[in-house]
Amino acid sequence: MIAQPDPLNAVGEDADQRSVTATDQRAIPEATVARLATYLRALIGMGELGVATVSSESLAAAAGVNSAKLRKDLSYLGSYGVRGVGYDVSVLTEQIHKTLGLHQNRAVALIGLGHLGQALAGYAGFASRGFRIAALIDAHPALVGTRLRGLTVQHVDQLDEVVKRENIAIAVVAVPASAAQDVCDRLVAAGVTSILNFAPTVLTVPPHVDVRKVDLAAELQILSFHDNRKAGRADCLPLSAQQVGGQPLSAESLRAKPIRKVAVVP
Amino acid sequence: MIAQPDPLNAVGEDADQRSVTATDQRAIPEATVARLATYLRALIGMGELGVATVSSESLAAAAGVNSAKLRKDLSYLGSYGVRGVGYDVSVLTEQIHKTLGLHQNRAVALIGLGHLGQALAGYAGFASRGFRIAALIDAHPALVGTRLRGLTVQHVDQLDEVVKRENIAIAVVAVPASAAQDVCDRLVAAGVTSILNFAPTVLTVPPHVDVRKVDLAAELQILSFHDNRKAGRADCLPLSAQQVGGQPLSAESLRAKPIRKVAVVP
DNA sequence: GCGATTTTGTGAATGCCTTCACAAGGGCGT
DNA sequence: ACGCCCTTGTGAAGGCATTCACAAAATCGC
Repeated sequence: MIAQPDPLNAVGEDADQRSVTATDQRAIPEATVARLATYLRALIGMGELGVATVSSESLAAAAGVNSAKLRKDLSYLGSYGVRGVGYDVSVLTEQIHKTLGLHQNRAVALIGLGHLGQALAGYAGFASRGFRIAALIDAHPALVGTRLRGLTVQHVDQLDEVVKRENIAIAVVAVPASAAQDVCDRLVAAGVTSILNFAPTVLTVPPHVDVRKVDLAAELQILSFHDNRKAGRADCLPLSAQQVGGQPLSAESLRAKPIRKVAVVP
Repeated sequence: MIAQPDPLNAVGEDADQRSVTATDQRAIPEATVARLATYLRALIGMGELGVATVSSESLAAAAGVNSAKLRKDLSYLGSYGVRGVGYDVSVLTEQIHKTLGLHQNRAVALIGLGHLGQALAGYAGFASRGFRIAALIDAHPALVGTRLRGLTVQHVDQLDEVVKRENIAIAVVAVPASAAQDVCDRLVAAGVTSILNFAPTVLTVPPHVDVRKVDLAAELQILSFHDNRKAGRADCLPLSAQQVGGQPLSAESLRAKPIRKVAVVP
């Protein structure tokens, strides 16, 4: 298994208001938070199997990490283990659940009901893991008004209204790349503070909004890189001074076709 | 935007054969590889817009990273910039393309054609970014034999044969969690060396195989955590000594219901 | 009771990644 | 031809994250 540190779009500019929280019982590192979800899933599985207590060794194996890391991760939540015994599955499950803020069954909006959007709408994993899809939104007239999974598809123009009515803080964006920034802006304007983006584009948001990106093609490309290396191919050598493009790369061409900067909203 | 270091299933056990490659022109860090895909997309977009040259500053903005990081990342590929000018878009595009091993239009197998699998099958981003879906595989009798996107769906029993015939090194697993490990084992046996896993489960593979995981619910849970913190809720306090489960957590209960370890194939 | 055994929780060490800051390089105007 | 200005490429510093290794805690057997 590969390392997967995945800073696909890691901006890292603002991981600092970490210490100004109500419950500041030692700030939890980003890397740990990302793994808590995995631990939670493993714990729930064990709970269903009737396992009452689990050692860091077993849980780590189930989650695919090493046990020292797991113990350190859990230590950020407090001391929930018993030395010589292990962790109580139900207590730990509950604690991670709370830490992740899942005890309030959060309402989520799903924007974009193309193939991927429809697949996400039907994904049972959301419901079973603490999230309730509370709104389906699309721009396509043929879709608006149809019912899907017990919800009526709303037009994107009603986004603001729907988000406020349902008190939605988290949105999933599954629209084409060309529409993503616009949808994102509307979401932010409506008060959404967390966005999961499936569109292959970089979203620009104000600092109080979190964006996580899932880029399917990028994941494959990362695998491709490692596969390539494993195969030991020698055809990815540097080009040296060998001319590839047309004209010989001068600052003149830079002025002629000015670089279009992607807007960075502050 | 949030940091997203995403070690969802980071094992990190085996990120070491990094230096034993044919083209060992300075090993490229994992974190850099993960960003190259983003740079590539931005570059392709610029190329289509007719931009010929781009500075690290502009490209960094388009990719959502800071410019020092971008320059350091690109420096691992070699020296493709011109001081005082910037990078030639087409040269750099080509170089990243090669580095990621995308010049050979890799064949990919897609296993599992439920909602998500069908969405992935139709995802244009794969084709346009260097991958060709060469096989569709499912276990459901009603699906096997049907045609989808120009391909006939094969039964999972033919997996080995198909993978070998099409010379497939990369597979996308979109089957239910309960079937994922079995499918994974078959893929590995057939010679697949890279797996992109959408099933919410930890896959155990031999060391020469890379697995990357996309866990949709986990992504939402991470967002939920941050959202929770932003909201400053105080209801995720530690439990202290407060009893939650049934009996008072003794080693006796551990022996009574022995912990089921998840098999770790070496 | 008490020592053997198990397993947690955590300081310390190590390594990776990011960020800073600036020297070196290259074109451009005059 | 020369000096100015811009931008790259990269040592060095700093910050996180992972791993190590062990003391502390708790149970169990006798």
